[in-house]
Amino acid sequence: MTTFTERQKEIINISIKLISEKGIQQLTIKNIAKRLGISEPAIYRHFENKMDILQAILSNFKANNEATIKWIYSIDRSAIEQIEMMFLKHFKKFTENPALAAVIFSEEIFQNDKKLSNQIAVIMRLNQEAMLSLIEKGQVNNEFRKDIPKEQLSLIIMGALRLIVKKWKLSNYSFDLEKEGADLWKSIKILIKH
Amino acid sequence: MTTFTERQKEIINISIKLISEKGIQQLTIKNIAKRLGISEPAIYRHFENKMDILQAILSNFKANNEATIKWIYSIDRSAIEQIEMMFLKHFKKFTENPALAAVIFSEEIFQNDKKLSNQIAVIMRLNQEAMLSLIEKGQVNNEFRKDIPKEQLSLIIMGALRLIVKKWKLSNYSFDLEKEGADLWKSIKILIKH
DNA sequence: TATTGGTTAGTGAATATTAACTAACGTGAT
DNA sequence: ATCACGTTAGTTAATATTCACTAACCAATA
Repeated sequence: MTTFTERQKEIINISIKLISEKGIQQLTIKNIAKRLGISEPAIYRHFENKMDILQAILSNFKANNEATIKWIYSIDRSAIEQIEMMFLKHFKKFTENPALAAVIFSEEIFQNDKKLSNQIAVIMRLNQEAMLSLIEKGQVNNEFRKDIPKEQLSLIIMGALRLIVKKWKLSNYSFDLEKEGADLWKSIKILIKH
Repeated sequence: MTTFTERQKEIINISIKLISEKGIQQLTIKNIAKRLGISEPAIYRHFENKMDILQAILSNFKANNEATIKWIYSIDRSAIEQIEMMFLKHFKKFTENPALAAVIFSEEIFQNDKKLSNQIAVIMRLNQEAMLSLIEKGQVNNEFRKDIPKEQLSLIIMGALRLIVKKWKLSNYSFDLEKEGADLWKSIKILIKH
């Protein structure tokens, strides 16, 4: 697990913000430097090249993700409560850092480069597997209905999560994601419960 | 409603393909020209500038979308059958033109410019409204369960549709979208039926 | 005194776009 | 039938701008 200096973290966060605000096309060394109030070459004191910054964004995502998954597994609760915690934690994280919401579900941003898109694929697979195992647990425990395959339940749950976050972003964060997200989760719970 | 010349349609389709394959960053006049086997300046015989090409992609989407919505409304069937038709039509369209799938749900691509992102917002709203009115009809008719607000049902249905398409794309179109999509719809139907 | 993190001033390559020109074609008047 | 004239769709060459990145230098600090 890579650790980053304070400056590197600043660069990563500003990069995420830039992508979130204006898209990947506006993520330039110039714009990062301008936001930080330093010169362009100064950026290269902290990252070897631009690709390294994108890599850092992704490895940050990944570490964060893995930590969340581990934390959820570590808690001895019913599957339904575990998924709920995952949901709410996501909404909380996005509310604290809205820019994250715009980037984390936009896999296309990293399509440009093989290395990056492979990392995206890994992150997605980890999430998918975690969700599938939680759903399976729920089905075995008789918490969840069993007439629908876990793959499809996962698609439905994750799809709704993603879409509400995207709408929140497209609405310029104009509603309370934590509240609306919690309501959405209540409805999903009704649908998937046994 | 704008109509396009053959050459313009070629440019639009190639642009969609380029975005789909390599992301918006590789959508350059040079790349479009290369694919078409003509010179870069020749592109400007058909579109005033690059932005106009992106506009054309969106107005194409929009026209297509509106046509689909009208077609669905025109058919005198139950709400559930209408949504089903919408679902299946989407999957069919994407199977015929996979590149479309990569662009149509990637609103971030058009984030760069105010005009484009406004158009995206309009398209999303139209779709949303159509879906909501179909769901409302279904709830009034007692086809759908009424214990979940239509806004959330819409989120769940559209979210699942979007996510399966995205997965299909990220998997390099490696499964049969029409088949998997139809299966997914069957499951959703079970969940939302009264 | 060596390292860290910044600066200014540059590089070459890529970008969208424009300028100037041309070949091929269609049409209406002679 | 032929010529004059305009249009369409292309070309090559050049433009200004932006891009990621580098070299050389400087000041504070450990």
